[in-house]
Amino acid sequence: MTISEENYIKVIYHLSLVSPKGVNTNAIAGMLDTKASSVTDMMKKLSDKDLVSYQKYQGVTLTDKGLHSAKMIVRKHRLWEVFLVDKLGFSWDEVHEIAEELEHIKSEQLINKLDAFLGFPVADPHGDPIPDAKGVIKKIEKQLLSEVEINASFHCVGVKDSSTDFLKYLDKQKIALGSIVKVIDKEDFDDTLTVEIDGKRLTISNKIANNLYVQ
Amino acid sequence: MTISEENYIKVIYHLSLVSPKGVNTNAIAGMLDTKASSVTDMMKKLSDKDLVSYQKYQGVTLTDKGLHSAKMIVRKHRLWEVFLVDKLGFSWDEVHEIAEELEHIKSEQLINKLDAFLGFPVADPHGDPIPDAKGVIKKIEKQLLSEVEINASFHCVGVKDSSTDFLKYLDKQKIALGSIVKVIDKEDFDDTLTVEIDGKRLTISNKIANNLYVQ
DNA sequence: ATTTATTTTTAGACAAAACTAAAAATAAAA
DNA sequence: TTTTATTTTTAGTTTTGTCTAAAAATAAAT
Repeated sequence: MTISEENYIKVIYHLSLVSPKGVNTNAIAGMLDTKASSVTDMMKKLSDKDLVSYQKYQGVTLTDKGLHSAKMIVRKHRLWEVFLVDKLGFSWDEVHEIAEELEHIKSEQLINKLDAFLGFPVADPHGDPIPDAKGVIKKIEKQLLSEVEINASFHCVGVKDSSTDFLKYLDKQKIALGSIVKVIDKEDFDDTLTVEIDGKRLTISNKIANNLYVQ
Repeated sequence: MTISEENYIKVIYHLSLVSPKGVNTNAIAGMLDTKASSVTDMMKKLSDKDLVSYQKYQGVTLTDKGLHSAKMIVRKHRLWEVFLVDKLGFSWDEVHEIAEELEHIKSEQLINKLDAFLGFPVADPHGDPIPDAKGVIKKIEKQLLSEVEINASFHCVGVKDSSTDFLKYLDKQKIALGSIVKVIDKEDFDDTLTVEIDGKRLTISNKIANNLYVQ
């Protein structure tokens, strides 16, 4: 599998989670910053390799083989992110790009040894689950902070949006995975929340609350 | 710089150490397992990018820019090898191939953080020196075991040949970097050595002694 | 149920990095 | 110093992954 093929498989995997009936050409092109015609070409190749099932104009889905490949790529990406943050001291907004490269390193032995070295983590620095060596993904129970009842306490377990801007905002507000969040009040008009995070009172917009997972 | 370009630069660097006046096309082709014509094509490209100085039929040398790039690739390769052995528990005969991939990961910040994480090692698992962030290579004093006086003690600091076969032989004989080697006797006829390694008496062919560095 | 708009696919072209086969330059040998 | 052998380069293809522009299929709107 080439790097390009792996990138397509990965993108189809992520899009499948939202549209499991079939991923359309334009969506893939958008994610990969390429043209629809290039996607069509690649779908033929991936179909020949039995990684996707594809019929003209009908969108694509991953085959079992494709799904497994996708999970292994995601596994590598997320394990490398853990390594970068936990061992090398990168911050969580810096690791995605580097992991995009590292995820294409081939050795299976490498990734399993890395997994062990990191202590078999179940989630990456953004709270996303890490598939195990067999591709099994342990589901992480979580709710959006925007959908949680008032006056209860949770801890922060992940982010939905992992853009640099959002992560830097969280850093600025000293919100990290593991932080204790208590919802004090919710404004009816615009759903702005008043919360207490690690003891500190804070006002949070609905957009923020809608991108923060708690448990 | 593409992966292919980096591989050419690296090979030219290694060949330059042996033939500093200019590296010939066929030698490069041999190392990269490609054809001379492909090498010629690439030399033009690298020359346009001011990474090598190249004139038809006269061989190539690295420019300052090319030399620096080469050292950075070697730096990455060797630091990743240290990581694989020291942190992930690979044996020294398993790491070359994986490091061949890892050496092409782009981030400079990554490699400097990795360097710090590993404690700024000066040599890789085979005893080869690791260029620092500026490209400076600390020369490691060493002699071949085959060229050393009798009845003196040394410690093993590196291998000249790092092929799997040789490394596995060393493992079998329990010879590792750091082992204490004392030359007891040398056979005049075929230069076979009788040595004591970490206290154990051993007979070693000239070929072996000729690929083991001591200090 | 047509027409219009959007999406997707085809067809043909291009750049990168490789190849083969033939030509040219250099080196070695007679 | 010619001749022969070797090395290197050129010229022309191939493959991979991309592109543009045009055609075809599907979806949306009148």
